[in-house]
Amino acid sequence: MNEKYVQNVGLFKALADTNRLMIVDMISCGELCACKILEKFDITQPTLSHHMKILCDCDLINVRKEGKWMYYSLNNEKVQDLKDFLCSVTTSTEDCICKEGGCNCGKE
Amino acid sequence: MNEKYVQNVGLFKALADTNRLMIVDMISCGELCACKILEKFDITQPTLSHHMKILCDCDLINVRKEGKWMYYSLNNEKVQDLKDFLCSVTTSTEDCICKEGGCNCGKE
DNA sequence: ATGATACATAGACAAATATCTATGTGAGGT
DNA sequence: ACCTCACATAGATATTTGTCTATGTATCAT
Repeated sequence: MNEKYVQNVGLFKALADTNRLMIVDMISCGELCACKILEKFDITQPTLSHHMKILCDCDLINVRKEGKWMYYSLNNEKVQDLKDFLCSVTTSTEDCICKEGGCNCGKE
Repeated sequence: MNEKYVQNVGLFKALADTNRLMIVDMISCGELCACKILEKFDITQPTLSHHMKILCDCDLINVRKEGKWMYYSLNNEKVQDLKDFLCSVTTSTEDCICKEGGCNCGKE
């Protein structure tokens, strides 16, 4: 029943870091290779690689290999999924867990 | 320059936990007191208190004290702020950091 | 073949986080 | 006054996370 939370929490975890937020913001303007992203940060290359893996693993960004370079771009479908999920979590819904198990979902 | 990321990352951190996602979902249906929320989880009362503090500290939820009870509700203005920020981060913008410092923001 | 470049992986480590038990606090009821 | 209930705070601990250095792996140029 709480599968949807487990499935989507990874997206929030991915964005719960200042560096990764900045990376997503940069990529949202267009495809970028890792070395171009790295120029903007005071982190080492392995650290950036680690952040990119987190963003890729939750499918928030796409990767494309071209020669020596890895090009990253935003996965807009996944972004929309995240927005939809955020809306569902922040608006009153019929299938909310607060309706389960005889809870009256309010003051008694 | 990266202040907006630092300011807003707390909201994503707050939602980067399955239990807190569920709590927000429950509260989005209406105001709830802590004991009603606790019924739905397999965590101890201090753990719930810890989660509620995180959600309050980033201003995502409101608190109201009534007698012995603490009533929590969603701060819809902050939710909208989060949605707006998410949109700004995931769409191409003129003031994006990728435009700074002579970066051509693309392949060369 | 050799070397350089772009990136990933492995392992270490410090900091942050989620959880617990124990205890404190404040409000009501008797 | 005393007890109970609802919640917060303190401190301990195990896990997760962000970062680093060191090293591996492709790909390209010479």
